[in-house]
Amino acid sequence: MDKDMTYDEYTQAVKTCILTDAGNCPVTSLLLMLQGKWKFQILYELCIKDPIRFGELRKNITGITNTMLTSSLRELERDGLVSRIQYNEIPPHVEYSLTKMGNDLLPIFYEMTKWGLRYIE
Amino acid sequence: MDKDMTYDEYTQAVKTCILTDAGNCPVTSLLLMLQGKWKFQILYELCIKDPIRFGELRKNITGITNTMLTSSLRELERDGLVSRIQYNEIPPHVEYSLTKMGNDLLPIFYEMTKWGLRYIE
DNA sequence: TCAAGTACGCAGAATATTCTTACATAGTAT
DNA sequence: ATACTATGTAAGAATATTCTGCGTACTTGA
Repeated sequence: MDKDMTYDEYTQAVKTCILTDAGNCPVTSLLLMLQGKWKFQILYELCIKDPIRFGELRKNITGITNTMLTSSLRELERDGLVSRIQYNEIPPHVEYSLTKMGNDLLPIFYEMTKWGLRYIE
Repeated sequence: MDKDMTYDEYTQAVKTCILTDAGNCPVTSLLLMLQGKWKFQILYELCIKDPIRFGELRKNITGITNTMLTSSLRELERDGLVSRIQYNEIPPHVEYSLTKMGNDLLPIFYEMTKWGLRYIE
């Protein structure tokens, strides 16, 4: 069904769903959550390996600093996309994973990937 | 077909398509294009009315200034999402519309809307 | 005893983004 | 002459984001 939607139908669906009032627009809210230099890369790493540890994320995402990784993860956690489990073993460590909400972003990323492969480069 | 994809299949599709190399990742490139306080609102107005004039955009998007509207439109144009046609009549005016590339973002916005309606508020 | 690993936190500097305010242009109406 | 319209530009201030470098607390292994 989704597959067969025309652009007019998409336009109609988006128009009727989205509230122009910026504060309550679901798309704007989501874009805000994904804003920031490292957010998507973190979510991507979580798609590849879930759960994943702090140190592994830092190793895989070249260029990110402790500070930015910590604060990005905090924001993703606050927004409900990522969950954090702390293990008070020896040595202590922390595992991050996608919540249901975070996992449900996959269809969006999939559409973005299709678009990107078509138009980028 | 898309409709029946499982999350595992989505994950697989995203994993195999996206290049980890940040510079070439299509999703990262797209997210960069949509970054900025006003980008999505401008695209939204263009979904509702296409073509649309500069002054009308400014009127509909509460709070935006000339400077930000101009620079956002310039960036959207540079990125190939929006096109600009100047009419040298009296008084002169300018019309903006979505390019094919910009229009093809609709399925993404549609998925974002579905996600947003499910999880925001 | 000492370095190394884990998972951070913090303060200040640097950089990027956005906002404010004023001005430009060109014809038309008053 | 002056104001008005539409579509911008420019310069500097304010704000937000990111980076740099250092510190913490704990434990293991050499």
